[in-house]
Amino acid sequence: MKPKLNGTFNAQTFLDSSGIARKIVEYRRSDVIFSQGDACEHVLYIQKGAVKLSVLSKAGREAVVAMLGPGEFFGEGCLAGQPFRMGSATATTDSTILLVDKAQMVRLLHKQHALSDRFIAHMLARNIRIEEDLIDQLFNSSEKRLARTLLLLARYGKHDKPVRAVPPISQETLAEMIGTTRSRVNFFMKKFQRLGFIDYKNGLRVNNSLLTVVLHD
Amino acid sequence: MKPKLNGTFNAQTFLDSSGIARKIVEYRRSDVIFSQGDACEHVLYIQKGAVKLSVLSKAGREAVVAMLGPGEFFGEGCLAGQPFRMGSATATTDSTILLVDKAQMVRLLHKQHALSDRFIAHMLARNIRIEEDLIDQLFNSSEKRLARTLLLLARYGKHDKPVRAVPPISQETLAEMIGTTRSRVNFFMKKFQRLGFIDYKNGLRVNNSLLTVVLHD
DNA sequence: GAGGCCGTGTCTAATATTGAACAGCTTCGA
DNA sequence: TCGAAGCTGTTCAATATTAGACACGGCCTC
Repeated sequence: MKPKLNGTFNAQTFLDSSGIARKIVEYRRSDVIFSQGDACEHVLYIQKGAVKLSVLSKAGREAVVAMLGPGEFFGEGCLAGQPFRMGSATATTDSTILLVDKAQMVRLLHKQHALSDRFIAHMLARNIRIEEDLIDQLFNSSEKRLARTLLLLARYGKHDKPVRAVPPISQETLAEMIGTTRSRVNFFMKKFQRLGFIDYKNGLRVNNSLLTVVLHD
Repeated sequence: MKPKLNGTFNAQTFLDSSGIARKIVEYRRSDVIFSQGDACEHVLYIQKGAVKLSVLSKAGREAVVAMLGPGEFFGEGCLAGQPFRMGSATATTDSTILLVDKAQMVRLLHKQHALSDRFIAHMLARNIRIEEDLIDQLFNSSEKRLARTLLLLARYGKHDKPVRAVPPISQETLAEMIGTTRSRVNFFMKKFQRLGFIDYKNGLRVNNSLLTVVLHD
């Protein structure tokens, strides 16, 4: 059997086969899963739903670090020895979350090849994504960052329809994702609207032509 | 024996014990190790020296994504299926770099617990660092980002001397690390100098008091 | 149907940041 | 020893961005 670092994987697999202590918790939309400053005791896994990871600055501003979906881990920081949560996790839709005890997780990662392969794949993917976000911040104006974020939200590249529907998201949240102010987001949303790149009367739709904003030198 | 995800680890260990195909290469200061766009064929490991990871924008601007030291992996993107290098790696001092063939690395990660534990620890650490960089970008002004970067360069927290010497680094490179222009960096460097937070006549020294810039408000 | 809450549209005066120029200094190699 | 290259100091006008304010409309609950 050839080892693989990516490919499909069912969380149930490693859990059922190992008699591991596990907890499955259901959350409703906008429930807080953990808060910045909480003790780090579990690694979490999204079975169903969607989760927003955010951080609060000393000044009280919020920044959104990631939006995650089914099959993704979060809260892995504790494996690296972080005693407290560095940010908060919130369910953005009704979600089913799996909690794995930290020490348990370390043992499993050491013993279960399937799990450690899968976990490494997850870390690699997350790394690449965060690095892209960082590069985006380093290079691009808030206008391009907004365009890129909208395209990603519309799962650019996953379908080939030219126009994609985006799950509801406020301008405030968009501002927190790209690190700017709501007035700036509003300014560009209107501009994109005017140019026909997006349409956000009755739900947000993103047109492929928005790509020109990101790509244009 | 208890599994560990962090702690010391010698790259030689897993290499010698596995008859793996390996290549050890010496680089001189400012040699290019790989370039953006190259084929992704190896995972690299720093035995000795220091490496800068950078990315070139379409507009020709450069951004520095990370500065790495001994014991760190880089170029792991290929494990996640990236066919080409997304950025470039440059030796910033004379360095000894270990090249491990990609397929070989996948096999090893699957079979060698010591290596996969170590690799996961590396990915967790890198993830945390990049996430912190991203949060820094989202929250802070370039003044605070510069202050934080200088403190990190001076290995803040590793020693307890109040004043630390920093390896030589140009204002240009600093600008590329925090995503701003050289004139901005120069402006703040002078300000920090004037306020006694740093001293960069004859090599750069960073005073702990620079922390006040990061922490204030 | 009266509030309250939430999200959007709009505006403005401060600020922060860019981009580009030019001069002086040091280092380094031929 | 000369010149080139690289780094820093300095300036400035043009832009981009912020941080607040206020109005408006929809939606929900009581």
